[in-house]
Amino acid sequence: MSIALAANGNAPIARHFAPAALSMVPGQAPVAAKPQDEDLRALQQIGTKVRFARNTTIFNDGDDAAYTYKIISGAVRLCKHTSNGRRQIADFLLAGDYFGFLQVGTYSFTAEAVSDVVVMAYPQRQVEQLSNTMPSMSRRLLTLLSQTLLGMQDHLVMLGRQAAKERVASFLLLLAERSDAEEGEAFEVPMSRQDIADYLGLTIETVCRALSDLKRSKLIAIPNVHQIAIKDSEALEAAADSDE
Amino acid sequence: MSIALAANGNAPIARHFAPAALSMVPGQAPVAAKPQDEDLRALQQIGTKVRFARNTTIFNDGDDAAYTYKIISGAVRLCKHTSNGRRQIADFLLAGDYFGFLQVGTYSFTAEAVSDVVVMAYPQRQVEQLSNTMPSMSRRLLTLLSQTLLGMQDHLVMLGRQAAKERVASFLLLLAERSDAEEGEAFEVPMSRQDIADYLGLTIETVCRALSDLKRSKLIAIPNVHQIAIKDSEALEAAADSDE
DNA sequence: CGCCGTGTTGACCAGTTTCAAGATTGGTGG
DNA sequence: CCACCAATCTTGAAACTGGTCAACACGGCG
Repeated sequence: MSIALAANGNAPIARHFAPAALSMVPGQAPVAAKPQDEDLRALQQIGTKVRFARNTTIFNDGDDAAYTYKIISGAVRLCKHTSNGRRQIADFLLAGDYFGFLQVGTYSFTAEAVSDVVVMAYPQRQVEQLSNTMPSMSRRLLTLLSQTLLGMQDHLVMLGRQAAKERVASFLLLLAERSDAEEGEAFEVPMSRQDIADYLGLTIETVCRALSDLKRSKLIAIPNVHQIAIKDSEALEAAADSDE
Repeated sequence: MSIALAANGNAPIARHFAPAALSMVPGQAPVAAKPQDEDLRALQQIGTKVRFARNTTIFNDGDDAAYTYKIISGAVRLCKHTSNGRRQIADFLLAGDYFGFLQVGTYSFTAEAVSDVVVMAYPQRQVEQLSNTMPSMSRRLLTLLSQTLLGMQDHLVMLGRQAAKERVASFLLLLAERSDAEEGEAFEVPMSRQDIADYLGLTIETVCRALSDLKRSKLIAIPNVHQIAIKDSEALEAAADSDE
């Protein structure tokens, strides 16, 4: 099990919110069960399907890390709650994403259902077992973790060095890429404005205003609160990273 | 090699800037070469000592990830540089810290010497080799990576949800803990004000003002630019996380 | 139909940045 | 050893971004 480098054996994985899809990359040839997928099928065996209602807690920061999860449908947020009641969302996970893996002892963040959610829960003990016996599995976990790191670094830059409008624009681009929606095609925005604000380190009002601005300048369309379409990705990318 | 959970075999490691010390925890019994240290001695074998002058680049974002590094002396910063010339420092590393490990293919950030630095460079290939044959090594790497994740989450909260003065106070507490300086005892601050600003997502002036404020209210003393002493850690902790 | 949670907009205010001017520090050469 | 220079740090004042407070709109749902 390659711990370090090694030219990322598998197909390049698009950068999502942190934990990249461990599952097969969507849009890939649908030939079932390639050799390197045996680990995924093994995982499949040990999982249990569980559902969580919107806004319920899946696990808490500090809980004993008993399971690794994979999202079947719905969306999840990973939050840090501070002593004085502030909240920072570290990541949003969508269908196909894994979370709670590789936690040493206890979870270091709270996981909550953004919408009604169906997940597979894999007992940590058995995931560990698998990774011990299957090089492909441990390699996958490492790659996954690396992707998480990459995503968090980008998130840091967003929070540390981008203006409000830039953050919102970047966020929309991430979501759009993630939903592989075409330019002009609306994609789902399952999280509330408050969730977005807490992900971007802003207030809900600032998020609203930024969205209104982008709409007013015809870069996006907002058919309804939980759906957005990018009308001019060129210009939106510029807005996400304005040179001045 | 336990990939996931497993009650963190070793002594609890204080939370530093991200990559926690992989080396022996300072303050632990100095009995040489315990069984679980064989991996460290193995690492020792394959390393080369290298020095970098202040403000020189150790490796660049996007470079082929050829080495894992351990700092012998000095300090290092890990930076993301954005297209429009902004800079965000993701982490500071001090003596004993490792960096550049577990990078998949290429480095995802730039590493620069904050001060004159001496590092051990371990060829990635051989680290991988070691982790393949030594369970204790791969466990160590995983723990290290987990600590990095924890540190980044705290960093996210700082950037997303703390006011300028709180960030500076938190930063000083991190540094102080890291240097295990007693209350009132001055510790080294090897990085420039600009570096601190880029770590905290602030401007250099704001960092200066926050420091001046803290000094004026007698929470800290600043014997000189690269040394600070905490005079009232109680109050400083309050300032780092004010309830209002 | 009216209520409640959520989203949007406006007016005002506070915290941070920006711009600009000194103050310190460290290094170099006389 | 001292004077000078450059780099870094500190402080002040003004401008601006984003936050706060408050009112209103919208969209389910009982």
